[in-house]
Amino acid sequence: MDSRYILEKPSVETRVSVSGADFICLAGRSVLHDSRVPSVEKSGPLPAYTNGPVFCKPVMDGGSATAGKSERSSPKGNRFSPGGRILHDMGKADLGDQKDTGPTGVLKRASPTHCAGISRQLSGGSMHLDIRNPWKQTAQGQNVPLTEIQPLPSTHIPVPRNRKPSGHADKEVMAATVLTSLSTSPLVLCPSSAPIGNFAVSEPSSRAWKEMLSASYSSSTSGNWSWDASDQSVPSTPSPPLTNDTNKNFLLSSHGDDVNEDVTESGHFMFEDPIPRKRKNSMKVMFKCLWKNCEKVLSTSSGIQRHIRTVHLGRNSESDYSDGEEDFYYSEIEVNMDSITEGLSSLTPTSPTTAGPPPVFPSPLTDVPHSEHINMNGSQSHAPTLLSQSAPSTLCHIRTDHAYQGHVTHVRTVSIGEKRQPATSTHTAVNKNHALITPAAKSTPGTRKPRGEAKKCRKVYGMEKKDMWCTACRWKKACQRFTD
DNA sequence: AGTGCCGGGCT
DNA sequence: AGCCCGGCACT
Repeated sequence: MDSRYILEKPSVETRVSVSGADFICLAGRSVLHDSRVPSVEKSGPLPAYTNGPVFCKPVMDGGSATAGKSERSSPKGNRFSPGGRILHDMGKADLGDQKDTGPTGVLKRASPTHCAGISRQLSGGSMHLDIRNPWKQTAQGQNVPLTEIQPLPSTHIPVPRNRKPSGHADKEVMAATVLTSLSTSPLVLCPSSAPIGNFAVSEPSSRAWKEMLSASYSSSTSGNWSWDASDQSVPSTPSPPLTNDTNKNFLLSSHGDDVNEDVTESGHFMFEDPIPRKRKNSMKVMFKCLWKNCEKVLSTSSGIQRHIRTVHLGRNSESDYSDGEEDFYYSEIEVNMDSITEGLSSLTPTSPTTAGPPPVFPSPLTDVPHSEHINMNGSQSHAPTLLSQSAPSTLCHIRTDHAYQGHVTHVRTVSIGEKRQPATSTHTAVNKNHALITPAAKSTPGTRKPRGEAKKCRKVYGMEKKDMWCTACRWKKACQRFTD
């Protein structure tokens, strides 16, 4: 098949052969701006970035590129059924002998939902959030704005009854995650320049995949750090990092086992690849719930699936059973950790070298006034982007309010107008750093940091409600609740 | 004048 | 470490 760049061919359909099943990836025309985006089939490493949405649709082995069309015009008119049905059917047909086919999740990863998130964008320093789900279309093939799509009741979504539940699904998810990660880290993939289409059946590669998958899977069973725009909560986060290392710290310190998963993943890649590298732009794949009015974003697919399963589908949260239906309700998004970090770094003026993540991420993910640091491509205007919506007036962060009290951490959810603070432990460290830095600043009089514009506790609560002030304000220290 | 918070002292 | 406050910078 043609391995030209998408730019050269508006409707590039890239067939990826995995375990005997073919996947056709369609590159959206609207995003055909980056000639750096090679088709997946191109021999050699996967593209580090696929600029713009890449729509993937699974087709049966031997199926034609037009399969998608016929699928979409499914007489059932279920806008989800085409891709999903085919996908699942394929899963049954082709995944019968999973031990030989390698990571079955790879196949699943190629599901439309996932592929939608493969899109990446290289806009400098900007966070890319592409929550487009190409499969959310009407039976007539018309695109429908996500916001207009009412998630169908689970009972309306045809799901193969004999799907293998729980663990298996998670494996698939993990495999999908790995695939996504690989697509992000080109060098990690096929160091031997094995054609993508063959790597699934290549013995060494297959084994490596299995190992990675098993390890990744075993390390990610629960605890997904997340922030949920819908409930206005944001994970508590450590101080913002300035370096990638700090980014990692950010993740580690703020996301517990989720972090482990992330670390595990990257760790595998690190081991697999002798050449140290960092993800360009420090892009991190997140999973966004597409359920209407739900902006839940999780770091792992299993997490988002669990979220959807328990919150939206009303299934038993205790059960890991998954019929894959959740796949339809979330998509991947790319989060530029660097951007987040940048935004976060400004969170704590006195901690220029502290660590933190996203959100990013995170945690250090967001600082309300600094949301502009994170540009979400694709939804420039509204769209509750991860961070852009964290306006002071609507912000609700989990934070520690008494950093000055050291270990006496007291986490609480703060409402309206309160900014998220870094985790207490980290923050304490920050203060220490600040203490160390202060003397130097002292030597240069006149460098006193400008007063922040944010209202502080005094202004917000007034003297009469001094008991509501943050500890720092009460002690006439730099306000920790309304940071600049 | 009001506010933010550094620096330092006290417990 | 927690707490408090004088005093300065800034608005």
